[in-house]
Amino acid sequence: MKKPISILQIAQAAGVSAATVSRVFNQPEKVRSHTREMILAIATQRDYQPNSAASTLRTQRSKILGVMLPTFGNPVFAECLEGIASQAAEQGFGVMPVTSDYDSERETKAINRLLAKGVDGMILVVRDPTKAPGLSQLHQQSVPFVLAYNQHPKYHCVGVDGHSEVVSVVERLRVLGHRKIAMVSGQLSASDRARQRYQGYLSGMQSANLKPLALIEVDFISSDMLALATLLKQSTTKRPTALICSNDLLAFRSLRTATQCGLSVPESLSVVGFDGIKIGQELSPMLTTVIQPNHDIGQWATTLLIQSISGQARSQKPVTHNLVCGFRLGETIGSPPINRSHQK
Amino acid sequence: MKKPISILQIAQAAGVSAATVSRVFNQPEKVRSHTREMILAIATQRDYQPNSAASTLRTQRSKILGVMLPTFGNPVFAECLEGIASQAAEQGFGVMPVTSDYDSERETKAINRLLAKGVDGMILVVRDPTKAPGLSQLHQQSVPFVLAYNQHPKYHCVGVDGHSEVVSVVERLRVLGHRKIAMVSGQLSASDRARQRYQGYLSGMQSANLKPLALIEVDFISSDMLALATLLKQSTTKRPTALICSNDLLAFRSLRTATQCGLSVPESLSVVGFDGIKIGQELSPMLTTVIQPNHDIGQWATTLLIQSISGQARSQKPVTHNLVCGFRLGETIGSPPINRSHQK
DNA sequence: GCCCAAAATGAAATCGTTTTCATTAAGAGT
DNA sequence: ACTCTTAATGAAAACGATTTCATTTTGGGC
Repeated sequence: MKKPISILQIAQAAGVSAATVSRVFNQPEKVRSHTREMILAIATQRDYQPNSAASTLRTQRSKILGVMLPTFGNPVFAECLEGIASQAAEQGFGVMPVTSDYDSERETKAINRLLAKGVDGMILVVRDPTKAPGLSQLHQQSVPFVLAYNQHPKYHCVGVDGHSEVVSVVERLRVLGHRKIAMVSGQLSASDRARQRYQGYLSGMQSANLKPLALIEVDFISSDMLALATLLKQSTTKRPTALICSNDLLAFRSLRTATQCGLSVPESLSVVGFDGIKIGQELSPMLTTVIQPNHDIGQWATTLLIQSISGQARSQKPVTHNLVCGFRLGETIGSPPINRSHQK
Repeated sequence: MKKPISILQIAQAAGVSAATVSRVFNQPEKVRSHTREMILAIATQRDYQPNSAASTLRTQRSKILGVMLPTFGNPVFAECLEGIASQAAEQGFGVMPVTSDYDSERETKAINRLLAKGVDGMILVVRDPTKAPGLSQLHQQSVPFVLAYNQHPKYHCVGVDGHSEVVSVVERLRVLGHRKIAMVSGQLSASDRARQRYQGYLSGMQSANLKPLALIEVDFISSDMLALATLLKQSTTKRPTALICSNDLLAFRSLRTATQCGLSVPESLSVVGFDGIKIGQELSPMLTTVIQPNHDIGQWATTLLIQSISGQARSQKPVTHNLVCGFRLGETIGSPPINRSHQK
């Protein structure tokens, strides 16, 4: 690692003081255009880069945003991170991401690691914003942060309204003729998003005048789809004709389970996902799903965070930003099968 | 952002000098256990965190690794990033990732952004290591870096031997009875990985005494699978009975194209992917594919990089580390269909 | 109790910027 | 040409740790 050039050398070469060189980069309007261009020329010629550590030390701003996500493996978060990174770069910030793997303890540690690295603020996706001890700690130390995909009245949030999105999915299915619509979800205790979507299912069923079926809760980490399989093996009259899955990964697993149970999709069973991960549209049948604007969520969260850092936030009050979802009318939903026993 | 405590306050509170406090954190063996514990107690009690900017400025080490990937959206790189991040965290490093979107120009810019942020070294996945101008620049400035998934004799590399992996895929297909095996790839010019895999295909076909078929090159960005579709619509005698896809995403698209052409997999057509992304095993049919150890690639690259940074590298000579791949015997390959015209 | 080598500690310089405050230069008005 | 206001510049003090070198302590051996 060769030692780079310092501001003094530039100053010397230009016959000015370090202060002036500094101003050229930070408040260019404060230095006469003539000298400015000359300094700039010298700086580019010797490709001078201001030392970020020194700058950080002096200004107490690292221009680095911490990001904590459950995992990069889920395309939802990967896309979100891409939105964050691009928006951050746009504004001269770097991004330092860490993963929590959906584990509360690791969340706390991860937050501390970010803090130790001196980030200016952070974007977080937590397991449960009401329980995460890290959040109130951040709040007390008045470290700016924004929650993504989470909901909490006291903190800045960017996400989607999972509740109403699921309500309209129920409505779509009802219009197709479905009556027995079930929901498949990971453990509700594991995420407030899952709870929100489930609530949406309940409301949706209620306002459609349908009786909600028991939640099919599967262990998200292991691929245990047993509960679903046994349900699907029941007779046509008893099993649901449509499944709303709390996320796309579950939807894929449900599709596979259905196939293994000998049910064809969408003829015998309709399946809807939630997330809209890209790969879903490359498959056959193409997954029908609610498309979350992950990239935009990342961008918004970043913008909000940077505002919050630079104190430009109009209000000190927490802002909640719910972006609208899209809908991919794939190939996994259709009219419910005609009930043979009923037909007889 | 409340102002955190400094080393002096700790020193003062403990009745020692700043130097001693510093030593407690950096060379604990150099301070008497009695004072050390007392200082440690005070430090934890007031939860003191050494200011990283100051430390970086003094030591000229940021303990941050830059990472440049084509995109986070491809699970291959997302998994790799996870490996990098976990290994880095393990050793007290942070990670700063950026994406290049497979664009040479953006690669150069991204590298410069990382440099400006003062990373200690970087892990890179580039489009073409022989052409990337950024690499020689890094080399000249003697910034430590490691290439991942790329191959280059003069630089540190961590990846897989795509060539021999594809050779054995060909062999597997041959054993199943396939003779007409084709390769589907993105533009060869776009990545040395694709070229390596294609070379593997050619060698594999040659040593299996089979005539290689023309490469089916599709535009990776747009979903244009037209070339493949026309090919598959030909008569059984003319079309290939097996496809080796240069990556899993292409394999998914190929599967869909096959379905749309009315071919069932694996009865009428076998398909093999390359990458082993997780979602492939959740689908029906489960994708048969070569599994790259993405997580390990990330970990190795990180370890190598950190060694290189701390000058512990035994040799200055570039190291190339090819990890072995796994194989997922999914549900997309089988014996080739019996040629009806031949049967007659 | 005393001496001495070794271990523990401290004082002060340093890393490279930014920024305040004082100073000097530049224009504008008469 | 001469103020006077305003703009441009510079000198020097932070920012908070690390590290060298000098200094003080410690403790073992006699």
